[in-house]
Amino acid sequence: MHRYRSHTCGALRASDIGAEARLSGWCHRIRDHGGVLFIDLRDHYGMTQIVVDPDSPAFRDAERVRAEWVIRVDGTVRRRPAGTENPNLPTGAVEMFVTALEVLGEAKELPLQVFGDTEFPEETRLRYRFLDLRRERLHRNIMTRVKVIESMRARMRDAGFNEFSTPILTASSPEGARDFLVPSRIHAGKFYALPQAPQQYKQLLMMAGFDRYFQIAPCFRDEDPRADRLPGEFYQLDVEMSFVEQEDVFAVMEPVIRGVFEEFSAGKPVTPSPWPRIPYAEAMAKYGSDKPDLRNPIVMQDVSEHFRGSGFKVFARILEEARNRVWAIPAAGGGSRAFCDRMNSWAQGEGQPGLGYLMFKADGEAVVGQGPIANNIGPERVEAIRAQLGLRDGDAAFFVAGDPEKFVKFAGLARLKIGEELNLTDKERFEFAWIVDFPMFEWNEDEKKIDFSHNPFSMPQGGLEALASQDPLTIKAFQYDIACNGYELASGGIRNHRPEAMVKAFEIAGYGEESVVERFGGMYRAFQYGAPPHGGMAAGVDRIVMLLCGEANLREVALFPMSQRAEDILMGAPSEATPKQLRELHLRVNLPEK
RNA sequence: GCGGGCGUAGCUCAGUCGGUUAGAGUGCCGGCCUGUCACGCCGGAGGUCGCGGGUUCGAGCCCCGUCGCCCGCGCCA
Repeated sequence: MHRYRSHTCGALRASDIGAEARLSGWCHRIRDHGGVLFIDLRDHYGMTQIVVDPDSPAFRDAERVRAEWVIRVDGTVRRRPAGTENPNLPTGAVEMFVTALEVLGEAKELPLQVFGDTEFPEETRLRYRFLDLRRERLHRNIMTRVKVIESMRARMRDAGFNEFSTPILTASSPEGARDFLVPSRIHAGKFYALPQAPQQYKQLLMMAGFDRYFQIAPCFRDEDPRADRLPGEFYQLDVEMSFVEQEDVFAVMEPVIRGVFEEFSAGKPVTPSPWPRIPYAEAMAKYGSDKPDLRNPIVMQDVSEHFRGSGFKVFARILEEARNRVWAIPAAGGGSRAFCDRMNSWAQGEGQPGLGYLMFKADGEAVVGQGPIANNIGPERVEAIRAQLGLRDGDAAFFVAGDPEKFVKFAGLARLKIGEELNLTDKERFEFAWIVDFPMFEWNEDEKKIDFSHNPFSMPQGGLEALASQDPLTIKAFQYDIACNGYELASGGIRNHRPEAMVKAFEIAGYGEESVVERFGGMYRAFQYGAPPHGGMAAGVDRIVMLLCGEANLREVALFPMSQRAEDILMGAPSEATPKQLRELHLRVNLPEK
């Protein structure tokens, strides 16, 4: 017989009754009745109830064991007495009567219980991550992650893609997030950087003629985390392909992402293909976000004209400024004083002056407006707004006014809040859309200059000609995202493979050709020697798994995540370097004064 | 960097208006218990109330500072 086990703890069934078996695992739960003693023995595969009584030679040993000890037991598989079967366990028809028990690993008193679903503080969970990972929920999440990644790989391979590994030690890139730097021993004073993404490498693979690349790629960014942004490192399903236009990328990636979600969504509906294509400008106008949560049915509308020159002086005055607007957030079922007041004080809590509103009530045949704004603008304008928004008795509309660029973020937040509060948002589904036509450039108010708004390597729509002739701030890029339930799940673009266009684009953003050569020398050189048109995208693996596991925090789907302050509490990273290490790296530590 | 929340037994938490010896559940230890599966019953141990300072006759509670964890903002092409 095998030294440790003949079966796993999830294997035994009624068909094994009478067999001699050997199991190894953790003592999940122990119930000592004095005369008879039950241990739920757990491993990765499941749980089996083992029984010891005073007739067993193992009885004395069994009385010693405690929660989370690792033991090996030998015994006979037998049918549980009638009425004591456990239908909640796959092994619940049987139990093992133990004749020998060996302790393989004792456990101290636990800082974190494996059994049950008590909540534990994040710090304890991270310090004892190996215990937390034994717990059912995290263990299950991690296995879902493993399977999701397997499924992604299989789907990409089936679509004709090859997985390549790209370097982890690479050059610092000037654009984008802060890099993690690795000092060079051989080159005094010089540094490698960990890749924020394999962006340049995957484009180089296209120039190298490999055509269809993908990778479950580790990415490193030294930025502060959020619940949906892991500190330090995360994974992307990174994809690039040659001789393609935007639609070709969509045609490949939509089935992959949709397929993964359908496979792991546990029955929650997934947007069927084709997914909606929403231009960036439309997403901002309707949803106040470039990653709209489309489970929320609220669509905002511009109602500026109804307030222009009206008796509601606050808005009328705002609208005298040409770029200013008034947007309406329709709120079906929100037409109660209590709700509108609550939203108003919520808005104030968000640092806003307030949130104007109209309530609609039936008055005989007609539906009339109520509230301070209704009194100020008069029944005709109220009716025009009601008709435009299609609202009815018992509904409300909220208004945000000012420069859309400044209020759009708050408007989007208010839309989400209203949808949430009024229960309009159906949580039990995955709503996808492609967000397309991102602007190529944006105005940087602080530095009074034009910046790239997303990826500087994206192809501007209209190409070199548009760059040469058009107002840069009106140029769109072949740049797109996948939005799902309010998260940005993927981002990509058709790349700018024309060196002239690339130089021109950088020139608009204030960088000369020398600086392109200096910053992106390798890629710029590659563009000179026959660059194929190409494009691709990258999907956030961690976020996808988080959504599929129904979690609201990425740490619930990562094996050994770092804390908010980017520390690995379990391993003790980061840590100080020894003087010898520093010497070899030609470094001297210069700590900030305290 | 900024704002908010939290910090009391191994763990989850309660702790009144500032007042005597800081409690409960769970876990742990001991005893009893032959069909439990969140087993049950009895008993016991276990506390730098995050840390430092202050106010007060008296501080877990009030004030100031500080540290840690989390959430958000900035940041993240």
